[in-house]
Amino acid sequence: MTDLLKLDNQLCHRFYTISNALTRAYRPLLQALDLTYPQYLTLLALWERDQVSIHNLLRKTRIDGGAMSLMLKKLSAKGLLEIHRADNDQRSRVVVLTAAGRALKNKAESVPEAMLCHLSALSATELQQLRGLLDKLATTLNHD
Amino acid sequence: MTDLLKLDNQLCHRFYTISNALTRAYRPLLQALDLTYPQYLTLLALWERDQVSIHNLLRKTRIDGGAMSLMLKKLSAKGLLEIHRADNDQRSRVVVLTAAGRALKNKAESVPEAMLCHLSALSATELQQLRGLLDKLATTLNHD
DNA sequence: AATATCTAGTTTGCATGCAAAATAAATATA
DNA sequence: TATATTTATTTTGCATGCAAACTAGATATT
Repeated sequence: MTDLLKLDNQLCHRFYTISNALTRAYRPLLQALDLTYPQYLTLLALWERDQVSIHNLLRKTRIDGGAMSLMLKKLSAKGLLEIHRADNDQRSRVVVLTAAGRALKNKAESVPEAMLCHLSALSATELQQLRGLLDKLATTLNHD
Repeated sequence: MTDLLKLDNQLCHRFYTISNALTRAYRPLLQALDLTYPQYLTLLALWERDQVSIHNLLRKTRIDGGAMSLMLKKLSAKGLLEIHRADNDQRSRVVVLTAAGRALKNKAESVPEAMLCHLSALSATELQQLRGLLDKLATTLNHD
């Protein structure tokens, strides 16, 4: 039988390695926007749909709640967004982009393209295929 | 054209999500061994080949150097390994498992199996396919 | 041989990820 | 209605990941 404890046989180690490498690859690109990767994820979500509750932002981005809490304060301090109480539910808070936050989207347009070069090892078909497999895996995994 | 800034279109976000979910899934399993995931990775490498330099351990596991430095001290303090100077190169240090460190391998045998259930969304063929795509991606990405 | 350069590890500061505890507000239940 | 439970968010403590600065030993260059 194959040795399940062999590091090179571990699928999870590949995810660990690749995920870290991707975040590392983002860094220089996002530095131009003065954003970290999780901050970028949060803005992606907000550019797509503004005025979202923190709860929904967490569901969408899958960022850690504690980290998100601090991060939103920083983004707010930088003037990219504001945090308001929800009208209907006093526990819930709604995140709203400022004009500066919305404007940053333009500078971000180039980021996904620039990242594509790091994925050039795979053809368009393979990327498609990979995406399908990842999504399938995620459904089971993200159920927690 | 597809919106490249849409979160759901981001391959990198999938890696971020899945990688975190996998590490989270490991936690309860590794708790029985009193190990974190990076510590587990390090031991996997050592169970496979003992008496490795820290440098090679870093290359093999792709763990952060700073984190590894602290981690090895902890594992050493727990009596799982020892850190010696290399004979030929006084800068280099060699990591050697203790009897306790080697013995822990037995308890770890069940971990990979237990993790498989989290991957049950994919068939054996699909897992094979996924592994191929990840390896292909890693070659470009890990060149740094 | 003396100086410059490279290499292996460590340390430091900052930003998470994660779990658990703590708050506060909304719901459900008795 | 009073109490228990659930839900949204924050706070806290610990372990990394990452980059940059630092130390010490090994190599290369002049």
